[in-house]
Amino acid sequence: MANEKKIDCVILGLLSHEELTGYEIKKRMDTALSYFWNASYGSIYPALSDLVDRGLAVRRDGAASRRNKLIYTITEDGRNYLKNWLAQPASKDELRYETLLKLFFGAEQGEEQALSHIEAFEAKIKKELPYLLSAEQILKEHQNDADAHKYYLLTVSFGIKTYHTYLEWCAEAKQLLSARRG
Amino acid sequence: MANEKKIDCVILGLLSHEELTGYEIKKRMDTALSYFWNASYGSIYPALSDLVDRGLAVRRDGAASRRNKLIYTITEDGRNYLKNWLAQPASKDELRYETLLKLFFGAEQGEEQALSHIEAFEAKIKKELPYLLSAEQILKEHQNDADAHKYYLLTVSFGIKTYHTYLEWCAEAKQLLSARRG
DNA sequence: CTTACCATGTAAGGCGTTACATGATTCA
DNA sequence: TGAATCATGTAACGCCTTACATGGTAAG
Repeated sequence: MANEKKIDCVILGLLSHEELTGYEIKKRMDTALSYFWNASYGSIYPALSDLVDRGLAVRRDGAASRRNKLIYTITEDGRNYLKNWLAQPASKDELRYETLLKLFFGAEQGEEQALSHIEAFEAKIKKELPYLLSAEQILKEHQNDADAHKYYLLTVSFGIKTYHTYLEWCAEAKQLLSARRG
Repeated sequence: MANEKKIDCVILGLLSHEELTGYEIKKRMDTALSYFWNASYGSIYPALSDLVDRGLAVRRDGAASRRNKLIYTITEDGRNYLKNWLAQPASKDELRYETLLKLFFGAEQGEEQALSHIEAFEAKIKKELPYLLSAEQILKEHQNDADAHKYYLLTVSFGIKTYHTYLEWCAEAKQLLSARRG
């Protein structure tokens, strides 16, 4: 009761908006959720079967074509399960940045390498930021279409704000390291 | 060769500064590294034995007392292994915030609950921030004592900057949700 | 004398990824 | 006709946490 598996909750959360296939669930994760949550097919498909076994979702055949397509819908029990999980306080917010780890041990490697870790990090952020910005744009335009958009926007804003801060930090860090050289 | 286990690298990184016991390694993680990296005894102790088996660290008995105390020192092979890992680009920076996940599905729960998730997150950040600030203070005072301090300071600054941004976001998010009420 | 901290370790199990395996459909 | 994308699933394995199990030492 107390220890809901996160993967179940994420899937039910997505199904609470719309019925989806496993493939579509993966796509949602790779776009809307990827900033703060990820999952692979190897965890999604088994979780879906499990949700059906437990009566939290139902599976039906999307047999419009010969193509093998299974559509999942949340049940009332599923909705209750989700609501119960949402009512509990968030248990774990964790950040695991290998970049910071390598930087922490920078004395062992020297400034050149430390700089290149920062630059790689900066490049990655600069590459991802436009996706968040365009999501924000779209969400702001369709702000009143659905209540869910408001919450989606909140998480996107979180990402944009922190990414901007990351870039500021990169600039400062590079300066601090470069200043000591030569 | 390519896939170094992170736990090994973190331990070797800590041992590259000073010789330590498993218990002390855990303490370092819980303080200096906890913002971006964590590990439990259940992974630290087996990893230490493994490092010794592979000749990357040596264990000796800190037999000053009857107390059971094992001190680990990095070897030259260990240093090379660490350097090799540090030379490779960081492979994964990941953020997994359950708070954002619950917020994303906020439409299912309503504004009251969404607000309380934000408030809990805000409280947690406000509680942790002073530790980072005091670490920054100490590091700035001892800036020239050791080269390693500079890199430690860099990671602490990262934490402080992002935490400030989180708090800004909390204020905005609360406003956005509260404004719609009543 | 008891609480808190120092100190080490194991066993079971959870959670997840990667790689593999298969095949349909669509579009250029 | 070949590439990209849609679509589902399994098996092996990696990595880690939690809970357990044990005991020493210091300070009030």
